[in-house]
Amino acid sequence: MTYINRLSEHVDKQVTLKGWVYNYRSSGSLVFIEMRDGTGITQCVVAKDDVSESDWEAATSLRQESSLEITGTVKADDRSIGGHEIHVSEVKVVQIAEDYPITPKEHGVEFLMNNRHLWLRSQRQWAAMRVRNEIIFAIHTFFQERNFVQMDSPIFTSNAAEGSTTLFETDYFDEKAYLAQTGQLYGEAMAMAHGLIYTFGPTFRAEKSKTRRHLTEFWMIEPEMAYYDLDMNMDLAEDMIRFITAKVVEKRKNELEILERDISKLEKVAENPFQRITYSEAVEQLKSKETADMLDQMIEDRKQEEKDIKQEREEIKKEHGSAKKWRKKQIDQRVIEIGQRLDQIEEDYRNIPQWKESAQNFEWGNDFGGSDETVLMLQQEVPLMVHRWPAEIKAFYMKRDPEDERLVLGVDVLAPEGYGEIIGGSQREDDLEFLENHIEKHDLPMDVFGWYLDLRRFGSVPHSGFGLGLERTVAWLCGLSHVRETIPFPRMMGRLRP
RNA sequence: UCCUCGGUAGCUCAGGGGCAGAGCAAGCGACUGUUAAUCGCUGGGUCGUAGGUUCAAAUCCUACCCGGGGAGCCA
Repeated sequence: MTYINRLSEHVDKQVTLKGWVYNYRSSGSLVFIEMRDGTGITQCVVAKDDVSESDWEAATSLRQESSLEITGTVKADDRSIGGHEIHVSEVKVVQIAEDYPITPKEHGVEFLMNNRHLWLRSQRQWAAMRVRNEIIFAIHTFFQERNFVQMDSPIFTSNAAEGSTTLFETDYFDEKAYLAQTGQLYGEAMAMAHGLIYTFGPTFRAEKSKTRRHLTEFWMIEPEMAYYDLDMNMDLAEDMIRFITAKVVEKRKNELEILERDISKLEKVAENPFQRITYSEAVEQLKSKETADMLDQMIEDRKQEEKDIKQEREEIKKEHGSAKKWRKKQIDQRVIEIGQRLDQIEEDYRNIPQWKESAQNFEWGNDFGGSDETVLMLQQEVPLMVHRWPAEIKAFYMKRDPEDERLVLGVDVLAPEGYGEIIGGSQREDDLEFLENHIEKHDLPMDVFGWYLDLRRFGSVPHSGFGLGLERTVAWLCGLSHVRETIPFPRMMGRLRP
């Protein structure tokens, strides 16, 4: 058996492929089978004269997603996807598929999500899962090469780590238990045993969020490092993101092309240092005249674009009456695209003034909203690291900035192109008394943090760590508009099946 | 929880008081180079659910259910 991604090693030789029918066309005494086998897609050509009568019957009985084995000769052919095609000599049907619901046509999100178990076979989904795998492998490679030890934190926990988010509650032998929203506190304990560790596992948030950036179950990577301060933490986060970006570009070009990802944007990330600004500098930037002018300019740009595409639409509509059938289809498609873009522009007209207002009136001490993040990232081509945040809006375990009591040594990493926060991290508070006071101040139950405070009783050291959201990273690197396409079976509000 | 848009054939959608429609998919047929193939024919409907207004409701009104996008929260 040969795999499709190895066909170039078998040109002009006979091979046997095992897989599924991705698409099917017939033309009298020719049958064209686009066959997929998990490694790729290739076109198989069955000519009536080249196969036995029973094989010809088998070939003409095929339907989308039928499973089959094909034997034939590999020919280099530029007309065919992948640059090769198979001239078939034998066709063996494994199973004739029933009516396959996902046709090579457009479908709505709800329908595709209901058929997620089948949707995973489609090209773009296939490519995204391969990139996800590459990212996972790159993360392990990055940490393992630096002598980090991978460790698993518990999924059942007795408390909310930060107290703020809503958690999934379960019954744990008549005791309340919660699905972990982070493994961080446990990671700190393990770092005190091994120095450098990282966790890689699922986390759960019961927030009723319905946005393109949220799942109720998602995978998080949380390194924790003894004797690391905030700067070392930021260096590590930056090195890691640039490393995985470089690996994905190097090893998954084909998949990125299927996803129509602009690879040059990823190359910039891999090659350039990230900008680091403090929270206070970010606030100044938001309130600046430059930002206001930039947003005004955006409105002007939208107006011009609106004029241009409306004119284009008028022109192609005129052409429609006398156009050939294929051109009519093309025009219909373009008209739909223009309509969607105009809707987006309408939304921008409503949003941009609000963004401007939010940015101009931003008050030091507040957390950034979604629009503030968007505005901050408008002119960024690589991730932006925002550090030294007001203590009020951050978790109790973050270490105070010795140079400014109002601040904690936390850092958020924002991805470009509107993907938002992909990393949140900090240097951790290592003083026992300070932590005890803050647990009290945050109204958190002291008894469940007893073991955590022990870490400050027995050889407390400066240490730092961060959490990377895997799905947001996959969405960003793949250029996907929604995290639901970055994980095989997304769990989100109202979605438990399949 | 709130704001906003939507639910019509298997799928994507049009129809917005007066006969339930199109394209694709499915079935049958034609075609020796197709690329979402093309061409001809055929079958296919609880117009999200319940109630109301009307001579007449997919269309108007009310409530509810489901979904998309967003706010809050965050990775």
